[in-house]
Amino acid sequence: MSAIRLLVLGAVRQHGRAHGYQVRGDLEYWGAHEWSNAKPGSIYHALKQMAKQGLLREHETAPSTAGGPPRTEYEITEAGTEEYFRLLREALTSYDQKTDVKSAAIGFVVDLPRAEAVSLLKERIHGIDEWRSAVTEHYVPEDGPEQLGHIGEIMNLWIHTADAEATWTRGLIARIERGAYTFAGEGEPFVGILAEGEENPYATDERHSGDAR
Amino acid sequence: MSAIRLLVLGAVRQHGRAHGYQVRGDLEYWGAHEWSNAKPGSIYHALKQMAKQGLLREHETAPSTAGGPPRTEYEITEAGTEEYFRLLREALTSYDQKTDVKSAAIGFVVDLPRAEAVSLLKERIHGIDEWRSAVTEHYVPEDGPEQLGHIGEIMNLWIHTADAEATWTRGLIARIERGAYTFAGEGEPFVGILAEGEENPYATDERHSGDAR
DNA sequence: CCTCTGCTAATCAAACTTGACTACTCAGGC
DNA sequence: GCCTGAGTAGTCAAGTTTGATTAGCAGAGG
Repeated sequence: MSAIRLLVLGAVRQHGRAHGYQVRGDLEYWGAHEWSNAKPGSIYHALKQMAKQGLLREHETAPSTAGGPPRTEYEITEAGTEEYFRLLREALTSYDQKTDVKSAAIGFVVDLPRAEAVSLLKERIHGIDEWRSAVTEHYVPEDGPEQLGHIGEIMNLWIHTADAEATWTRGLIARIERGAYTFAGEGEPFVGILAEGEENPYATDERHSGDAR
Repeated sequence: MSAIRLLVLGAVRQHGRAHGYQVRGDLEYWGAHEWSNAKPGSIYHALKQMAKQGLLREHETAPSTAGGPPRTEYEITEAGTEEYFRLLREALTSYDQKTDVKSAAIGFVVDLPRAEAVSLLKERIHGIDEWRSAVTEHYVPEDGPEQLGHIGEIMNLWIHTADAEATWTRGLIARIERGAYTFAGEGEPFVGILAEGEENPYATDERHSGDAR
């Protein structure tokens, strides 16, 4: 699974109603074009495709207010919202070492209730552990790792990466449990840029108040 | 860049001459179908495409020895070899957090001379360092990281991942410098599975003798 | 001796991704 | 008044990826 659907659904949902260029700008603001395949072509394709599949509702709109061709606006449907949360939960839960999906999921994690976020992340840890022991047990041949030669370095890399990610995930869980960030149902959601006078988001036991961009 | 071209070129090169099914089997043996897009369709497509581009030479061959449709054999050309080493060097040098390309590159690293491998990996470390400071300096707004809210966690993840990779890369460099594995021009290359009685490949100062699979 | 299963080897349509390109408008300079 | 450059909004062809499907032959079992 690529990250594009999650990103586009999430962006449209945050706006309530958005046209392609808006989504594109949003994702650029996120830096998503650098760490995922959220390039213009893919974004427009995803919008059309998901509209065809009933995840988005299409609104033909006036020939644009400020130059350029007429634009189409999109709105997320019931089915789209379901799909969005399905993708989000899956991205948070499953360990598949795709950086783009993972990053996108973190960007949207606050759309879930705090308790669920924690529990999904714990499931993720569990998945990493399982994957780790599957690799060490199954991929190391009975006769010891020396059978593998330099190929063993690939496994070594995987294990190293998995361990690093587990560590990071544990840290994130701890920060969330200590009250960092604003989750679903906890007041003004955080979108984009915060107002002045906020605490370090990595510090413990704090609260954010956001302002809609 | 996806890993498929590097994988396919490398596999064909190791065989001297190979048909698609053989390449497919090789990559499956590597586990590449699990950590990259080396699925049948992509492999056959890559073979045809690279043949069209002159990186591979196509040989129409007899209707197969053991069932199935007639098969086409491929052989790497001069241009293909150049492209192979270009891809390999690039994959080793540049930090782009694509696990598949990186894994593939490690699998083929011994096709380079030992000294070059070390120097490319050092360049990689350098790239990671640069990327790291670009992120910390450029992506943290002037007014401090608290501006970012939970979005800061994405950066946090990146930094964490980059650090883990730098650590792993330094370890690999150290092992190679201590004499691990058999590199280009150092005798029988390692391919696939080793003969009995070998040392731990992670141990220092040892030598492998391989046997062609 | 006939059918079923599994292996060999590959193809194909549908979906997705990429990078280049189109087309339109407005503000400001000449 | 007209031209240029920057920004807006999106399309398109070429290439890539995916998952399903095709098709031939061998050996096992009935």
